[in-house]
Amino acid sequence: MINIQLIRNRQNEVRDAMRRRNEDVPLDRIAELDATRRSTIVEADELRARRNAVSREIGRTRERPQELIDEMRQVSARIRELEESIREIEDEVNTLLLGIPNMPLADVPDGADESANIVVRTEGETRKFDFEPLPHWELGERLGIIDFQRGAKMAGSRFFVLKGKGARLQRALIDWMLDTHTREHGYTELYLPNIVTTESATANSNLPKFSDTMYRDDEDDLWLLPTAEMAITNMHRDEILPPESLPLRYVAHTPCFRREKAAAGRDTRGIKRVHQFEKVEMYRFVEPQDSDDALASLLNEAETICARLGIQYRLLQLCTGDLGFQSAKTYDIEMWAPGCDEWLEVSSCSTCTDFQARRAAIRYRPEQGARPRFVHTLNGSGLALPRVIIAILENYQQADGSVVIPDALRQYTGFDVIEC
RNA sequence: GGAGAGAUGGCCGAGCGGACGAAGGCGCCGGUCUCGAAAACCGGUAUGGGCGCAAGUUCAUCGUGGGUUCGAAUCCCACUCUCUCCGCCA
Repeated sequence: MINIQLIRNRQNEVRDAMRRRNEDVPLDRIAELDATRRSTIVEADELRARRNAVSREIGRTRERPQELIDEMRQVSARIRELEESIREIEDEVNTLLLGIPNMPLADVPDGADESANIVVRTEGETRKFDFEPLPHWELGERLGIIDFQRGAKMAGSRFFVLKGKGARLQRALIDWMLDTHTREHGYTELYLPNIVTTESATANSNLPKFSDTMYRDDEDDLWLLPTAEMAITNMHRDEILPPESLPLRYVAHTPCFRREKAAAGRDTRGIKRVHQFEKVEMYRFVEPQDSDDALASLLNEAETICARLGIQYRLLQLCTGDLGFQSAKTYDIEMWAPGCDEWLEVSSCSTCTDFQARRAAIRYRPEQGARPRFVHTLNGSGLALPRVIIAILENYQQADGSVVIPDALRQYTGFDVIEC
């Protein structure tokens, strides 16, 4: 959530930031409501102060002056009215505020959509083949490790089954990534609820705006995670973290569920865009002055995984128009997939500044006795599984259709090659 | 799913409807004492909103939301969560 004081005091900056994002937001309406809210509060507070004083006085003396009691009855009724209208105003302000995305940081390039994203650099060599490399859906079916038909039979389109060494490869990747982040990068592993409350989803910013992208349980009003981020943000919701407790680093493997309605008809083949996939997610809670460095090192940790797999990847900085709702700055990592002949997004690393912290009321105390401040939150995939599997299959395929397992993974898979 | 108990400040814990957020204890911070430390003693120690340049002032908050009342942590209703026992169960 954006700080309403920015709208109150630096509205032009906000307006400018929203223009860069291509967002049309009702700043005037919010400012107007905010002013009304404040003057109503003044009136209500004055009446309450009077009521408190009179009631105290009535309590002190033993008399029960009827005129005063009658007057206070009126005052209380008026206070109730004012409270009601304050509540209505705050509801509306809140609704509007919840629909405003985060402000992009100054160094985020302007641009209307993904075509304006910037390729920061490309790492590793493009693998050369002396045969025509196959797309993973063909490799997967031939090798008997990906079963699209039966996935669809069970759950409909965009679901799949991994079988045998395919399933094992996925499990190996998850273990290896978690081990790397916990042992080498200082993260604490979490096992999380995969379904969370409306409140949690709102704190992360998935609600109210993106309800149609998620699966939900109507009966209990719960939402399936589209990403572990949605749960982890709530680890410290409504908390004031004591001095010295930051930074906090968490990593978790969870399934991710996405309805992908907006992408209907796109990427229908293979496992690039599916309704359920596994992901290892890194997350940090940091002090505001540390968030830039934290983003850089988060990115570095995600890159480490790519590099050790020996697969060519590139780093993209997202332009303002392509930023996620809660993000102030985002880098994507894409792996090259020679079979389907495209770059695949395997990670997205973002700083959300104090945007989620404000929604979730996550604060920290800089030092003993100091006033609480909002933390900064950052998240990054490390990495998203099915696309890494695609990249491995397509990059490590051989002329005979078999697939070699990257060195880094072999002690986790227990085999060196997947063959027919 | 059934029966019962409970939810108060960082923690423990008290609170006949009127003693400003709330006794007391612990913890924490500052001070006195000491060569230093401990003990002892003294003082301080919530969060958010409004107004104010500020000092400050005012309002709200005792699980959440309503209600009764001049006045509610205290009474009433609903909900949520926790704990205990029973049942079921990976």
